[in-house]
Amino acid sequence: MTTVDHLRQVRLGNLRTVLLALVDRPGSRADLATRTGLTKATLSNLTEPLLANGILIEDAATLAGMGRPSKPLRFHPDGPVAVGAEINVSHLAVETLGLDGETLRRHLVPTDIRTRSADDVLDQVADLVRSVTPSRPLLGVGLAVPGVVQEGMLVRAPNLPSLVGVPLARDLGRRLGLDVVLDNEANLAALAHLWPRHLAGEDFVHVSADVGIGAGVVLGGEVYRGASGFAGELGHVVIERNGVRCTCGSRGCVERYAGLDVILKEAGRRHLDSLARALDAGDPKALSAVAAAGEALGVGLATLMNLFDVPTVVLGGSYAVLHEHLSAAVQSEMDTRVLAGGERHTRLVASPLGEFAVVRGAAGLITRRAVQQPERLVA
Amino acid sequence: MTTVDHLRQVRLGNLRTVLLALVDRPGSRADLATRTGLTKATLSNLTEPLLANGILIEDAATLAGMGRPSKPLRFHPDGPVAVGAEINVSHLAVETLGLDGETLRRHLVPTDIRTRSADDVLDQVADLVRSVTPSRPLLGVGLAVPGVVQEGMLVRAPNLPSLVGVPLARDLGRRLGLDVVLDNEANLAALAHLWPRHLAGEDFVHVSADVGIGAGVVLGGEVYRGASGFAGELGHVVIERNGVRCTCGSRGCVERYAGLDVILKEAGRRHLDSLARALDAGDPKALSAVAAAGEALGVGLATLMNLFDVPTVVLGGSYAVLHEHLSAAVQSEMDTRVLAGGERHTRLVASPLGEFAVVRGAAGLITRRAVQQPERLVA
DNA sequence: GCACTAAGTTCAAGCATTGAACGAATGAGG
DNA sequence: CCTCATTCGTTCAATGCTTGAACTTAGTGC
Repeated sequence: MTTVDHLRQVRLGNLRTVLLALVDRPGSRADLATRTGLTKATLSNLTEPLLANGILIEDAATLAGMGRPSKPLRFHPDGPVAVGAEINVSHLAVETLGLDGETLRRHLVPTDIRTRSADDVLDQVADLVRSVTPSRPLLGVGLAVPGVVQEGMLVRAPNLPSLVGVPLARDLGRRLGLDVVLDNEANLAALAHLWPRHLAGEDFVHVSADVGIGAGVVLGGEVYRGASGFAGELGHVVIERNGVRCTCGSRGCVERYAGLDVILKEAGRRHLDSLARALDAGDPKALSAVAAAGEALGVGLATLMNLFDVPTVVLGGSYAVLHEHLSAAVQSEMDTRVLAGGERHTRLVASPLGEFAVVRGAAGLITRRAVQQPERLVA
Repeated sequence: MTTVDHLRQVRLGNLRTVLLALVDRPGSRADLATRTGLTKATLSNLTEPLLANGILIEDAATLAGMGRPSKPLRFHPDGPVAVGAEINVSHLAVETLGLDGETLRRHLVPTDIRTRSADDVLDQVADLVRSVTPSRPLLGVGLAVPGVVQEGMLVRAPNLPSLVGVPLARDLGRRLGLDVVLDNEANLAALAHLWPRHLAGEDFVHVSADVGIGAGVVLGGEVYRGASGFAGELGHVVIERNGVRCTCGSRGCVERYAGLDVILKEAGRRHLDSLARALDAGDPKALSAVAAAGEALGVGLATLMNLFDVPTVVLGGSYAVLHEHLSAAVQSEMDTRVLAGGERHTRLVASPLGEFAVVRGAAGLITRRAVQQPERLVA
């Protein structure tokens, strides 16, 4: 690596800093200079190719106050976008996201994936992606799946066996002629809380439940994936070593006490909506089922906190819907069991992103990469 | 940050690379150039101030083979060293470590710390540090304590209440006129397996038991500490949510089933040595006590592996001594409960470092910092 | 119109690595 | 003893991005 290469790295790093500042909000060169700590000269230099390439656009001068008016820069309204797609057990979803973090279009289609072939599903996903793609350059597609991902393939997915072993990223990429990145839905739901707007502000764990329970752990501003993509498997944290047998072969996994299927069964309900209504109506069976799940989840989360020591837990997915009736039990278990809890309370918050958190994270995977590796944008 | 500053950073980065190569083994400028990927010219340039400052020394030319003989460079035998110190419940220990990773002197003094004042203990630690310091520049002192550390202070230490809240790093630093860095013994034991020689080769968890159970988690070549230093509290991972009450306020913590005190009590022994002898003699009570602890530890470790997804577990401290009679139960629980286990087995190894692992890590904290931030060595 | 203010642009200076050329130190072969 | 081959280590011009100061541009206020 020559010195010249190092200097190019410096330039790319500064480019990233500037783009991150612009994701935060638009601003003139002078404004960006003060926000990034770079000089006005550097900002003129760095933004020039971004304007030439149609990534940024210069707004009309703003006539506010004394001195020469500033011309704010922002992401070009016809600039590149990313699409996120989600394949889940009972639905498909897609969303288009601009570099500025604005959602353009989104779409959710209920369908039972388990009865369909991989090819069939991918055809429909490709159609859905096309249907939400505006006539703007497409950076790539992020694809979310419920299971463990390794090298663009689903290697473990108890609820979607027909997709395991199929090179989903490659196959969808061929259909669309685009770069497709595959990742786990728990990781992507966590990413959606981190990018483009950091909703938690620091390290956090995002927990959600569908059929299984998945945790996306964010450490140092990055989703932590572990050595082989199995990190954050909160569903199989043991809370009773001689407890209920689990499909994974273990016993007493959190999932067997706090999984959505278990909650629904205990509450005598078929769907989340119906459960939510029963809770609001004060149905005792529903309330106790949710409270019991909260206790089990709290024990598992306490263990997680004692190992990861992150300050915040974000309840997402179904847990976000139930959080009003779930949080008390979770918080209570955590308060008694988390060591760090004594000094400064562990923050427990509900996700503000609705059912589109996962697709949003999937699209964010792509826009984030574009901003963090800006060489693709300038070249 | 000016471009000149950036280039200085590049230089420091390269200096670090060169020093890391030299920690691995000595080598001539040409050899180091090929090993680091830098050019001979750069190596001459980088090593010149290190030789001038007495950090490195040039050996006599080696007359091997054709061509101009090379003059190997290595760490100066009178160059700077670091001292590691450990304050534990029943002993004090110190060790001197050179930048090359060679242990120079070590010393262990059994003593019951609980009956003594912090000042008294620190006086003795200072004396011990002086007793193992050779007449060479001293980079600093790493100090290991059994408990949670924040900002140079022990904030939680159930077994050493008299030291909690005392600014140990500052007070020992004043006594010695040196920079003192305080850290948790579990973290430092893990560090000893990572620096100066990486004994595991990749990410790993180091687990050891004294009164409590501590895990040092190494992710990406760094000890993971968490937001407030509480990370890796394996001892308080829950394995039976309605189990035995723990001093921490929770129930069913691993520590209550696999702590050394529990093992000794169940085996009817007073000391680790006596237990080890009983195990070798085939004492059934001792064997079953250790196997039971192994089961509980295995459940806790399985949970840890499902959250962190690291490929290797290193059993250290007392567990290393017991590992022959402990590993089978641990491995068995992990095999049934770790998700990633199916594909590639989780490696379970015993630490090759004996009772000096913690002090070695404490000293390594200092030598490692010196190598990774070489500006202190050149200035 | 003129002074004032702030935005944006121009330009020489500064530095660590590189690669090629060079000097140094030895072994092999005659 | 001399020369050639070989390898080690050193010298030196070229390179490119940010900086800060000076400068230009484009407004406001009186």
